Amino acid sequence: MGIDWNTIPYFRGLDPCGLKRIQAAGRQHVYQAGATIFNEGEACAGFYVVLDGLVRIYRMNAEGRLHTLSLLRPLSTFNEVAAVDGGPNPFNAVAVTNAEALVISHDRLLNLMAAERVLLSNTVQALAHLNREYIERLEDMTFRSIPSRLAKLFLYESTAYADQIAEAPTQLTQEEIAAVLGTTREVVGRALRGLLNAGLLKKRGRHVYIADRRGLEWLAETNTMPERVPNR
Amino acid sequence: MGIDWNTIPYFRGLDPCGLKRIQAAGRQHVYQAGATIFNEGEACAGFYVVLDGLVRIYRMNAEGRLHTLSLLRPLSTFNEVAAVDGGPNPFNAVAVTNAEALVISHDRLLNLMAAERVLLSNTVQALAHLNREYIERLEDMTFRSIPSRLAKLFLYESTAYADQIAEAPTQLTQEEIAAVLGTTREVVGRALRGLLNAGLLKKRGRHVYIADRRGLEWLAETNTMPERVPNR
DNA sequence: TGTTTTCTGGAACTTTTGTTGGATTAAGCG
DNA sequence: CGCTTAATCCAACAAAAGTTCCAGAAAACA
Repeated sequence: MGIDWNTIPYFRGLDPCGLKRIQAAGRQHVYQAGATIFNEGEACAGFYVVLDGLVRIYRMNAEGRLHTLSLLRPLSTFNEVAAVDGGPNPFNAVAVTNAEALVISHDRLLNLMAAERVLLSNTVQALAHLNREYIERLEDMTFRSIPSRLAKLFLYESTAYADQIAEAPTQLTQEEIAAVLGTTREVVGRALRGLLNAGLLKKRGRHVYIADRRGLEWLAETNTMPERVPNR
Repeated sequence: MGIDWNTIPYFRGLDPCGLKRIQAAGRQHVYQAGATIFNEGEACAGFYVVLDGLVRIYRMNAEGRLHTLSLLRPLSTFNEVAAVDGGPNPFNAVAVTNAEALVISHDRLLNLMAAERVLLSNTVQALAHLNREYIERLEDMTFRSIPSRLAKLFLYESTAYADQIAEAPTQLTQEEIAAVLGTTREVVGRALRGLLNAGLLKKRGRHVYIADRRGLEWLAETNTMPERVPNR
C-alpha cells in the first residue's frame, strides 16, 4: 500500500508497530459506483477510511429531501462518532464512484485505542475538530441565505472538493450543490443566476469561474449583495 | 463540596486520587447575572463545569441575531472543544443568573488527560456524544419548519430545560425561545398561536401546557400539522 | 449519427419566514 | 397602589425560499 498514514490525523505519530496493528485490524471493502455503504440508524458500521473513490455522506428527511454533509476523497475518514460510541450510524454513506475503504469495527477500534495511547489522544483531537466543523455548519444553516452559502461554497470549499468545484469550474450539478446547501435545484439555479449577473461569477461555456473573490467574500460574510462595482 | 462528580461524564469512573487532582487543577469562578463568561473567537478559555446558576451558550450573526446553542444548568460542561484543541472559543457564554463555574485551562486539561487515562477515554466518548447532538441540531435547522422545531422543543427539551419549559408551562420568553430556534420573536409568537388553535397546546393563564403530545410528535416528525381531531 | 437521458434556464406562483408598528396585558418596583 | 418596563398579541406587509412546469441544451450511449 502506497498510503502515507501520517496524513490521516488519527494515525499521525504512531510507531510502525502500532500502525501495523491498525492495518491488521481493518478490512478492505470495495464498493461499486452508487452502492450504499451503510445507512443512518443501522447498527454501528465502524470506522471508515476512504482509500479510493468518492464517498457521499448525507441525511434524508421525511419528504425525501437530501442533505449532503460531506463529499469525501481518499484519506478522509468517516463515521468516527458511531465507531467510538458504538451507537447507530448518524447518517447514510454511499459510494459516488467506484470506491474502496478500510473498515475498523467498533470493538477493534476500542481495543486499538486502549493499546495505543497515541491513537486515543489523536482521536480526541480529531473529534474536537469535527465538532468545530459542525458548529460552523450549524451557523451557516441558521444565519446564512442561500446566495451567501453558495458564495461560501465557491470560496472555501474549492479546496475540499478540489476538482469538482474549483477556483474555477463546477463539476457538481446544481442538484448536487443543492443537496450540499440543504435546498432544492431550482433555488440553486436562481442563486447562481443572481451571482452571475451581479458579476461575482463568470461563465465560460459550461463552466463557472470566480470573477470577483472580494465580492463573494462580502456576500459570504454579510449576507448582502455587494454594491455593483463596474467591471474595471 | 457536595457535588457528585460521577454524574459528569468526563469524570465518571475516576479513582478518588484522580478526582482530587482534577479538582485541584480547576479554579472556581463566580459570575453575576448577565456577565460575559467568554466570547467567541477569543483565545481558549478552557474547560468549564457549571456549579451553580444558568449559563447560555450562543452565537451571533452580523446583523445581531442570536442563536442559543444551549442553556446549561449545574453539572453541565461546556467549551470542551476549545479546551481540548487549544483553539479559539467556538461560541459565546454568558451567565443568565448569578452563576459559579469550575474552570480548567487547556494546558492543565492536557496534563490531566495525559496522566489519567480514564479522563482521556471519557473525553473521547463525551466528544462523540456532543457530535451527535450537533448533527441532530444541524438537521433540525435544514429540514424542520419553525412550528415543527417548536413542537420538538416542547416535547424533548422539557427535560433539558427542566423548569424553564416544562411538560407544562414555559418560563422562557418568546424572545428566548426564538433564540433557541434560530428565528425571531414574532415568528415564535405566530407559531405558538398556530399550535394553540390547532389544539396541540393549551393556555391556562400565562402558562402554556402540552394538550396533545401525539399531535406534537406528528408535527415534529413530519413537518405537517396533524389533522384536526375533535378534542374528545 | 440519432435518440434518449440528464442537466440547465427561467417564468409564475405558493408558502414560509422575516419585518414593522401599534395596541394590550402582565410584571416589577418605588 | 400607580407607574414604568417588559412581554405579548395581532395585522399587514416584504422578502426569501420552495414548488410547478416546460422548453432548450448538453451529455451519454447505442
